[in-house]
Amino acid sequence: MTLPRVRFAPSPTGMLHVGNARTALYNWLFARRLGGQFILRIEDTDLERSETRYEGQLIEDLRWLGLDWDEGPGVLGEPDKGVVGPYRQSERLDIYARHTEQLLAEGKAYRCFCTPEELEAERALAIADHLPQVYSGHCRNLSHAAIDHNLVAGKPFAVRLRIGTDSLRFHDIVRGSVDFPAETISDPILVRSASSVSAGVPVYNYVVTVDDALMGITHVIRGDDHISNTPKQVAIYQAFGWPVPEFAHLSTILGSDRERLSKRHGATSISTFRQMGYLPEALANYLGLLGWGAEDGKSETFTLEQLAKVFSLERVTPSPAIFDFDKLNWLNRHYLKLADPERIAKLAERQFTRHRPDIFPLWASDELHTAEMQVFLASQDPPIQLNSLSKELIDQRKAWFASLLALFLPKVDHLDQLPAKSAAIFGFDVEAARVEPENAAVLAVDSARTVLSELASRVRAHSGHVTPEIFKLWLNEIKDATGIKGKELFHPARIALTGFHSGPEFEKVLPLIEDGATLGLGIPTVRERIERFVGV
RNA sequence: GGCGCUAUCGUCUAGGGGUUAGGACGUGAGAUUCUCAAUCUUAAAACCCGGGUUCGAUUCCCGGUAGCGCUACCA
Repeated sequence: MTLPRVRFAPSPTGMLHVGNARTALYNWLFARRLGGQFILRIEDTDLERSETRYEGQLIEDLRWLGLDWDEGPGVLGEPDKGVVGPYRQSERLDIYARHTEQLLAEGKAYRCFCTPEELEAERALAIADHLPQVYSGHCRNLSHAAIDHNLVAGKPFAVRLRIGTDSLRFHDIVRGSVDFPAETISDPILVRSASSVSAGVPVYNYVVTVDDALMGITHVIRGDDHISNTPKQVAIYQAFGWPVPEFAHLSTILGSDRERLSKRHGATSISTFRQMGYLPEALANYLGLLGWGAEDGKSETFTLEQLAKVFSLERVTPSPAIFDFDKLNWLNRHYLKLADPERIAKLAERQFTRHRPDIFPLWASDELHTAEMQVFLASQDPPIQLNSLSKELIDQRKAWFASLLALFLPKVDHLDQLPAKSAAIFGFDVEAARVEPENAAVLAVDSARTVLSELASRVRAHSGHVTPEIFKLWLNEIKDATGIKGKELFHPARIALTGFHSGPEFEKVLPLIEDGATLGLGIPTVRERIERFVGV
């Protein structure tokens, strides 16, 4: 048996969407599982909508997800890999033209001189009669004389495939046998007429078939919006006498309202998830699970490598799936825990730099030297300089940042939530803290007032630095002196210290604040916080 | 209008002619902690409807309904 060859064939008309990313992933997994080849082909025949900049983005997104391909366009400047190229449809126009000539010469295709108006009228009639919309076959058997006459007269024509009268059936790995009655399909257009904007450009259903056949694709794995196109494509394979591949149509990904997943449901493009601080392994795992289940019915966490060992198209679900952000978040938290802390630190630093450019960067890590980041830093007002710090200070800041992450990472679904979640350290805002309803409720209690005034008098009486040890000592003294303990003691104290009534333990937060304050990050000290809050 | 695809907890799914219909996310409760997060324990939660086949259907068949897709000289 020959090894399978599959392809992912996106059109570069926008960002890579999670639905397409899943299609790419399943193609890749199928090929890797069976030791076959995975090919990337760019479908840019829609010249009006295609943009080359999207091709680069596409390639970047696929690589970020962890996918690679054996044939197709390479990274910038690299030539295409593979020998059945070119891998951009816009570079294959002569190939299609040659095949059209062949079909015409063999009488398997013919010129159709019908005008759009005539066809529209036919269609209207069919709908009125509750009949399938099919082409009447008006130009199917024109005499040579009539054809020549039209040609000489310069009448524009499209090229249509002459198909048989049998019903068309194909096998789908996900859905079984799918068939279409003969009377519902008619001679499809292969090449657009000169009267259309894209004169002489072959249509999608035609080029995709020619490409798949010439590239030796054995399994066509794609979205289920192509099911209805498949019979036309099968007819084209048959006209050329090419072997018909296996098909596998993947169901649509829907939003929570069961509508097709779109921007209004939240993030949908791979690059957006990346920016939000999702890990590629989490997204790949989630997409792998969306429409596919492991054989044991239980396993859920897979690396790409693990998935590539167990994936099979037979276990792909045919029904549409709703994209569940909660489950993605769970997987992301899972991988955040497993990931190398240094890697997470770099990613987290980028998020802080984006959201808190007043404080970050803490150090000039390699991550911040990307072109994208440079543009961002330079665009800030005032522009941010990547300062050259002493190695000692950099190491101290790195260690401090690591302990910050240890404290706040368990609280986030994705990395871009980190700046907001760690506001206890970076965002000490007395007014906001007082006004926040739950805080206000805590502070309104008499015992809370007592705690704050006790704290205030101790700060006044103490002239030096308020170390974590001293602060904890104070809390104990206040407890002993007033009998206030538990949350009545801790909550007001925490508000005064961090602006939040709940959060990590004092044992962890206090050193973080004090150490951070000494690293030149503009973080107020324990003393400054209390003074500001109680108005000393 | 025509044609096609789909239908198990709220969601992703396992299963399959007789099962306590399994797992996960989410949700509720409890443990832990001053609190939040994390963690652990635990609970509630599903076979779209109607016929048929069968001793027996959630499972097989037919129909309905609903959702989605295609219905272009878009991709």
